[in-house]
Amino acid sequence: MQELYKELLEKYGQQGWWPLLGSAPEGRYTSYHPGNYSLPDSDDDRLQVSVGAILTQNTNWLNVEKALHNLSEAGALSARGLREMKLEHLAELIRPSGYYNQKARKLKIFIQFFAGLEGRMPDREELLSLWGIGRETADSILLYAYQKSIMVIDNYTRRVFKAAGIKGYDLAYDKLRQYCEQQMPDEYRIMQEFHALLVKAGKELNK
DNA sequence: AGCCAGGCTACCG
DNA sequence: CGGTAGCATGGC
Repeated sequence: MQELYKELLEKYGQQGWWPLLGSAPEGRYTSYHPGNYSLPDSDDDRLQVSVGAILTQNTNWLNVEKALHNLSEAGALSARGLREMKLEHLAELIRPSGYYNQKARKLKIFIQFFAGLEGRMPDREELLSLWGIGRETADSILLYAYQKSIMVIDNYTRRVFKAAGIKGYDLAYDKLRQYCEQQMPDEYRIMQEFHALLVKAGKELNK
């Protein structure tokens, strides 16, 4: 598995996940920051990553960018702004990301939880207890918003593992996650890069 | 012009 | 436990 990581890194280079709003290169709302593992470095940016993780559930990132942009313009990408936004208005803003009624509800539930954290890192079980936060979303939040070394398993992960001949690609989520964490160094920078590379590679693989 | 996207919940057997 | 319908938009 470390071999696969090295190959992907050589082939594609550092990915600079998780994308954040701001100083967008041509035509995009979010930008990447390859080689900079110190982000996010503010509470609002941790919130932004978490919101993005919820919005991207089974959804193309380009659609998520539009929704994030709308939220930002409406001042709803801060804990306070998001909390004060009416549910119906929120749903309208995130419409481009699809499943907007469900996701608006998920964001409302999440923001209440987030405010209660007062800056500390949530634990996995807390996240999983929230309606709308499943395993992949919880792990994405922990890995990319809080720099916790944990493997995120998604469809691309399984797809690339399968193509690379890595046994266990079809294990249950937590089994595969633990297997990966056991194979890889316990280092959030590598976990972030590996997952981002798997997505990159997975996109070039036909289903 | 379909097919698909950085899933989750509810419910079934 | 594993399997599946429903949720919804926009890009390609």
